[in-house]
Amino acid sequence: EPRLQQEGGASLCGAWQSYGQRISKLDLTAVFSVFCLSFRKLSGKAGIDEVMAAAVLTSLSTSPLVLGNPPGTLSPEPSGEAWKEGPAMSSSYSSSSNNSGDWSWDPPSDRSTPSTPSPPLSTDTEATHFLFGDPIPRKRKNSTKVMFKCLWKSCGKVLSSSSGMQKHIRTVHLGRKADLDQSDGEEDFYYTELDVNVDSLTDGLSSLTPVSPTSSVPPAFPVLEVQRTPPVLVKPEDSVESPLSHSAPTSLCHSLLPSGPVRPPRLCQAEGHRVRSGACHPDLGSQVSAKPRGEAKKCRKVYGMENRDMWCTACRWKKACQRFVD
DNA sequence: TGTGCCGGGAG
DNA sequence: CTCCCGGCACA
Repeated sequence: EPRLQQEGGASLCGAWQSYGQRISKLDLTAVFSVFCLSFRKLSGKAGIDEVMAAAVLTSLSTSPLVLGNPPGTLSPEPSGEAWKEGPAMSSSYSSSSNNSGDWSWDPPSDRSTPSTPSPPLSTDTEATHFLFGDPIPRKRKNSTKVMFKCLWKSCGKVLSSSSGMQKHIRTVHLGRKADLDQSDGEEDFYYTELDVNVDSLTDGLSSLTPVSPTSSVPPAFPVLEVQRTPPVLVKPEDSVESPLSHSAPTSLCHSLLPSGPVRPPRLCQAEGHRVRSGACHPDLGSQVSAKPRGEAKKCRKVYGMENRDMWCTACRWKKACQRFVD
């Protein structure tokens, strides 16, 4: 049903935007909002586009945070390779590599220069609108009203507009002047979007509603609260946070193309991870005794395959070399 | 893609 | 035991 999907799309837009509104110009949520727009166009048509949209939806909905169970009604099948690695990814997922180059979008290398919108987004006016202030000016189909709830610890203020919420956060929590120009582009606005009508709660997609505020959205909060940072901008990844919290939704683990093929967001393993350093798992201290495998040349390399009889027996048996120990 | 070697199997 | 190899981690 196209209509259902469209609503699902809207709901997903909301879901993603609520992942802690990090208003940074290159933020992924912003990118996603662009995607939402194109998705809406897509889902307006019939046939393959709908299937595409369904697949896309499914991909998005299986984002690590959002959900426990992907909606079974939307089959991921058409996009084929997107979920090839589905079952396996739960046990071992090396987060650092993109296995098929074409879709990874450039990491925000120029976060420090927020003055100009980045090229891929520059044409979409609505996207820029989102970037600089109002996350959801778009009209919603049904009768749900959108409210914005502040996620700062022990605040929970609910306002009806995102700009109001941003102002609230800026003044109350960040200690800024209300009328000051906000455009240093690196503020962290943690608030969530609430759909105040139960309308959409009944359909399955409601399970996609983001995560309870306390669980994951503002990972760096306690820190911010404690060290009482002055108006200096503190990005979550800059602060001293627990390693696990690094798998937070807005960290570098997701990526989406604004207009290209949509892949499932990259996952960060929160559990069952292998002990390997990766983008999402800094290093769990020093309890991991990762043996780096010393760089000494062993029999095989020294004598070569052709002189195998010169190898030490261990090397011949493919065991740890005894002649050239580390 | 090559190297080092663990785990396990055959005899 | 000795001898060998599949397969994985890593560079």
